[in-house]
Parts: sequence; C-alpha cells; structure tokens
Amino acid sequence: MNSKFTKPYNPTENESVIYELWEQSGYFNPDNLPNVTEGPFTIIMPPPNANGQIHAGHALFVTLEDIMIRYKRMRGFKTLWLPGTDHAGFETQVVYEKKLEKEGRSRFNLSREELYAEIMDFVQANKKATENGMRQLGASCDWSREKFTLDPDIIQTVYATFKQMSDDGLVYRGERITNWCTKHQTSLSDLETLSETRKDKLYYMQYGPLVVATVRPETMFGDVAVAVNPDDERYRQYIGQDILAQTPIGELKLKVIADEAVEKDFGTGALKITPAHDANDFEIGLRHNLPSVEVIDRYGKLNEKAGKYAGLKIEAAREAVVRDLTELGLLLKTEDYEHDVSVCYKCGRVIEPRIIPQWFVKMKNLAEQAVKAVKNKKIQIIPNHQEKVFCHWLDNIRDWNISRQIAWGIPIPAKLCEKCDYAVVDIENQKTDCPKCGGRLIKDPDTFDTWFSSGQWPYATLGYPTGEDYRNFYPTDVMETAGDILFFWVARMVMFGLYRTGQVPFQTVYLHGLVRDAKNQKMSKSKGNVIDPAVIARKYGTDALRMALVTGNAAGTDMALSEDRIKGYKHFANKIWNITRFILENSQGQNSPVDLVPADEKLLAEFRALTADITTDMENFRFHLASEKIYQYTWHTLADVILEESKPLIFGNNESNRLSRLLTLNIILLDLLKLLHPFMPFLTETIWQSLPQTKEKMLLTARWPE
RNA sequence: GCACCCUUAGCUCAGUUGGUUAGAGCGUACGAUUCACAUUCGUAAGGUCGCAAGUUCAACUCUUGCAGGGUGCACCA
Repeated sequence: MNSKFTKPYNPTENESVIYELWEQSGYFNPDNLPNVTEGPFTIIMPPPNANGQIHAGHALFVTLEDIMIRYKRMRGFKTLWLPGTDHAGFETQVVYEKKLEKEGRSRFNLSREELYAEIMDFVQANKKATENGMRQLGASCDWSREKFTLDPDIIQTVYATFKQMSDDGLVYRGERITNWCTKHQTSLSDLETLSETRKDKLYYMQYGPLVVATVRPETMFGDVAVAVNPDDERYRQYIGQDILAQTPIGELKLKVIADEAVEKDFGTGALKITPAHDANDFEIGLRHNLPSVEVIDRYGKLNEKAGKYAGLKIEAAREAVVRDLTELGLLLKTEDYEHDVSVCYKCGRVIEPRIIPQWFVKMKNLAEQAVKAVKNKKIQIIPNHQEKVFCHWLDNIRDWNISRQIAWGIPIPAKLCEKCDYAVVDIENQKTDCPKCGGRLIKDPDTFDTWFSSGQWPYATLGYPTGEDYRNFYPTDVMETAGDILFFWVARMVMFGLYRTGQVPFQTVYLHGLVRDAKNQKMSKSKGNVIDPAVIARKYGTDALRMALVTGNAAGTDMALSEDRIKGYKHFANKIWNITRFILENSQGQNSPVDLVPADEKLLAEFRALTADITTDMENFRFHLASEKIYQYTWHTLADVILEESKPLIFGNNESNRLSRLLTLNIILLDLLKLLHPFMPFLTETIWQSLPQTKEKMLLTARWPE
C-alpha cells in the first residue's frame, strides 16, 4: 500500500506538482491529445482584465469552464480552451489613474505616449500574476495559444473589421450627442452610464411670452427653441414664430416649434430646447433642423457664450443664474423635483451630454441579425430566460459610440483633416492629404472602446480569416461568462461574429452570476469581505473551493460563498482520500480475476445508473446537480452504506464474496475518480497517480465512464 | 413607466419535462466511536414550498392576480 495514504490529504503538497505534471504532458494543447475520437470542442476564455488580482469571480469562471473542458476531453473531443488577458481600456486606465492620484500625480501631466508606456508596464507585471492565479485554480487551458488583446495580430483583425465596416457604411463619423464624463475626459457608450435618482429643483422661468420649466436654467444660453405639443391649444398661436426671451446677459431669439415628444401635462407644457447639452433636445433639434450652441466645455464649465458666467462650473453657474433670474423677476416658481440622471459608471459624476465628432457603429441591422440567430436557435443562452433580455436590449439599441479620448487602448486607424475636420479611415497609415479639401491630415488621437476589440475575440484569437485554428475550431462551442456583460460583450461578439464570419461565434452561452459573501453582500475591498482564491486554496485546497463554487449553484444566479461551505468540501476531499485508503489497504495482492456475485452486480448496476444520470447532467450544463449527486453518492452511499456493509464480507471467510466485493469497490473507485475529475481535478489526479491498477497514465485524458 | 428574475428548514441554497413521506450544506439537540476517516458515525428537532384564485386524477412545479425583494432598460424638461 502506498504510504502516501497514511496521512490525511494535503492539497498544498500536491496541487502544484500535479499542475506541473499536466502542463508538461502537453495535453492542454488539443494537437497533442491522445485517443481523440470526437470532433473539436472549443471554449475561448473571457480574458480577465490584466489590471489586478484574481478574485472569486475569476475562480468561478475558471471552475465552470475547466469542468466543461475536462469533461469533453475525457469524452474524446479535440478540446481547446484558449486563454487570454484583456487590456481593458477604460477600466484599466481608471485603475491606473487612481494609482497615479495616490502617488500625487495626474494623467493630464503625462503625454499619451508616456501614459501608454506606464500602463503597459503595469499591465505586463499584473498579467503574470493573473496567469499564475489561473494555474493555481487548475485551469487546463492551452497556454501555447494564449492571446493578449493588444497583440499585433489581434489589432490587425480589429483594424480590418473597422475598414470593412467603414466600406459597408456601418461605421461613420458623426457630430452626435455623446455621454461625456468631465472627470475622465472621455465620451462613453450608453452602457457605460448608470442612472441615479437625484433630488433637484424644477424652475419655472419666463421665456418671452411663454413660461418653461427646467432643472437646468444654466444651459439657457445654449437654447435655440421652445417646443410645445402640436395638440396643445394654449400655444398653437406661437408655433412657427420667433420669440424674444430676456436673460441675465441679454435677449435670446428662440423659435417655437411643435413636437410630439413634449408632454402637455408636464410643467407648463413648454420645453426649452438645448440641442448641445441634452440628448432629447438634440433629437428634437435634428427633427427640426435646429442649430446647436455649445455653452459647456469639456471640464464642465460654462464658456464665453455664457457671458459673465463663463468659467463657472455647472452647479455654481446654476446658482448664479437662478439668483439673477429672481432679481429680474423672471423666475416665477420653484418646485422640488425628483428625477433620474445619467452618471459615469466609474466615478458617479453626472454625465454632461456634449456634441463631439465621434466614430459610431450603425447597430440596427447588426442587432437584427443577432436576434435572429437566437430566435432560430443558432445560439442557446443558459439560463434560458436571458434570451428575452438579450433580444429586448437589441430591439431597442441605438448607435454605438466607439471613440474614447483615452490613451490606453487600440488607436483608431483614421485621420482627420486639420482644415475641414473630414475623417478618413487609414489602416496602412499612408494618407497625408485631405481628399476633400487638400488640407493636412493628422492622426485621430482617440482609441477604440475596448469592447469594439474584445467583441471580436472569438475569431480574432483563432486567426481569422486564414488561420488553421480558425478553420478547425470556429465556430466555438461555449461562451461561458458573467451575466452582467451580456450586452457589453456577448451581444457584441454575436453581432461581430455574424458580420465578419457569417457564422455565430459560439453555439451556447452559459452565464454565471455574482459571487457574494456569506451574508449575500457584494464583495468589495472597502467592505473587507473579499475572498482571495489564493488564500482559500492554501487553507482548504483548490478542489474544495471549486466544489463550493459549483455545487448547488444554478446558472445565472448569484451565490453566497461562505468559508464553512468550502471547509465542508475540504472534508469531502479527505473522505475520498480515506475511501481510497480503505479500499487499497484491503485489496493488496487481490488482483486475480473473479466472478461477481449478484449482490455486487446490483451495486455496479446502481452505480452505472448514477453515472448515466450524471452524464446527462453534464451534457445539459447542470453541473450544480452533477456535483451534488457525486457528493451524495460518494459520502452517503459508498462510504456510509456500501463500505460499512462490506466490512463483514471483507473480513469474513467467504472467499468468493470477499473477492467479488473488493473487485466491485475497485471498479467503483476508478470510475468515481473519473466522474469527480472535472470538479476536483487535483485530488483525483493525485489519487490516480498513486493507484497500482490504473491503465491510463493520466486521469486528465482517461476515458469518461460509459 | 416597461421588461426580466427571485420569494422552499434558523442561515445559504438545490429541486431537469407536474407524479409516492419536499432535499443538501452549515447550524442546533442527543448519543456512538480500539478495527479507512474526530476532516468520523448514528438519531432527532425544524418547512401549510410569499399570499389568493384557477387548470388537473395529481401543483413547489403550469395559468392569472396580489404583496415583498432584486436586476436591467427607457424616460417628463
């Protein structure tokens, strides 16, 4: 008997050794897999942000994907799990800016090149830690194919897509209203803003012969019209006319227009229109061909158009304008008003809508194709109800602003004319003169929204369009990722995939929820309730952590992860260890072939039924049920009942019963290790390596029991 | 406002297509234990499956309404 089993199972002693053994074997690479009997099975790993440490969320996704991959590998598939890391443009720049702030520095004192270089160093250092963290979690991914979102070939693919979209008229540069963050000095997509309920005042101001209600009197210097509902009898006489409104800095000429968007019952039924600083007003402005007058600058300060208010920040300007309006007798009434405002999802500052020229992607047609793919079952989303959410979002999508005014990202391969601001796509970086006016072209200083590039991840990583991997592994099988990036990422991948390759990028989307703490609170550094997978792994073993993350947690739902549960699975690991020990101890020298007695045939039949049941769960992505069933069987059937009832047989005098039972137990043990391997890879492989009778060298590539 | 999800034992959650006495982990109580495992074993307490109605031979499961909690999207300035 192997002396290894005389001590309790020690995960830390074995895990790194076992991972080393797997990695050395080369079997993470599908090209090296022995006994491939099925087609390819591919998962592209959602690349973790290369800007910080591994956290419980990473542990969850690694566990789930590794389970799928190990299972399919054992079923004989040519299994590829392609890892990567994400430069995560805006996210990372925000993290780095915070770091700079702590050091008393500012991004705005650095040139874009300097900032880019600093963040690249920072990211390269973190990338290593992230990769090692995933190794520790047991990720059986093919490191030889690892990609980074800023790899030159990835950038080339992204550029080619941009060019093609531009040629197809799907990408355009437009002066459109954008979400501007005054802290981060960049525009953001609609997804990168949150709405927040605020208590403000609603001011009723005299505007010439009319009265308008507004929360933003300070934008009055950018007003170009007053809009009323076309059916509103009160204002019918004014429609189409110009009115003169008195302001603290002189008279303002405003057109009165009729638009359905105006609610008769809200305020006075008359709405002041500021196309340059309000998304709705901008839309109304487009419909009525109104000019737009910018009065707020990039820092959130009023500009020279606001006369004496120039240089004041929005809040200060509002106070001053209200005071002056009151003095002039133009402020008629003030009401308390609760409404929602858009804020930056990173810093929480109120978004200042601004009209700036940006690159946009036309979404309507792309979105329709994506919806069709889901409705036609080309793509299945788990949990299923997310398909409705997915389609609902795509049905109501607006054009996507992909320009970011940040340094950390893929530069947009375009040039702008100094003279006329005409924009041209220039992938090869060769154009020097404006094709329109002949003026000098300069590089577009902006970078892509990070999701514009990561949205192309599945085919970009596989070397589209000519790569061998692309031919062999695309479309991929499963996209396993967090439910909260369904729109940010999954929807974009589907659209890009269909657009560029004509195929869905993956057939199944498996979404997981958030990992919360034992009290069901969100984990955060400030609360101090963050679970560090590395610390947990050291204390209880990676396998215990994996079991705790997967067992009993249905797809798409948030989970409460408590240390007690992890501890429970550490006990489970030891239980399996001791089961092995018991069986080995008593099986020594008992290798002779024997006939099974009926009682043992029955035990095996029961076990095979369980195996079939578990296999069905695995096929249907019900990992939380599969692991629970194995757990129950191992502990409460095999250990508590079968082993206990075996003792009289094993220690008794009836030789045929004794040998039959020992053989049965050995058969069950081997298959059990296989069933458990996707969930607890380290423990099961450690045991496998110590067993005398295993035919297959490595459990990693052993055959899943039929 | 619209959409989606959740509500099951003290706590955290499972429960696949409706089908016997509704399950697990942790916790609690009592007991056992030289012979794989104190990281053990046994026994027990604990649930009118949010509320109400409906469909059905049969509902935790399906339908409708209501209440509470959560999430997403869009907004009336």
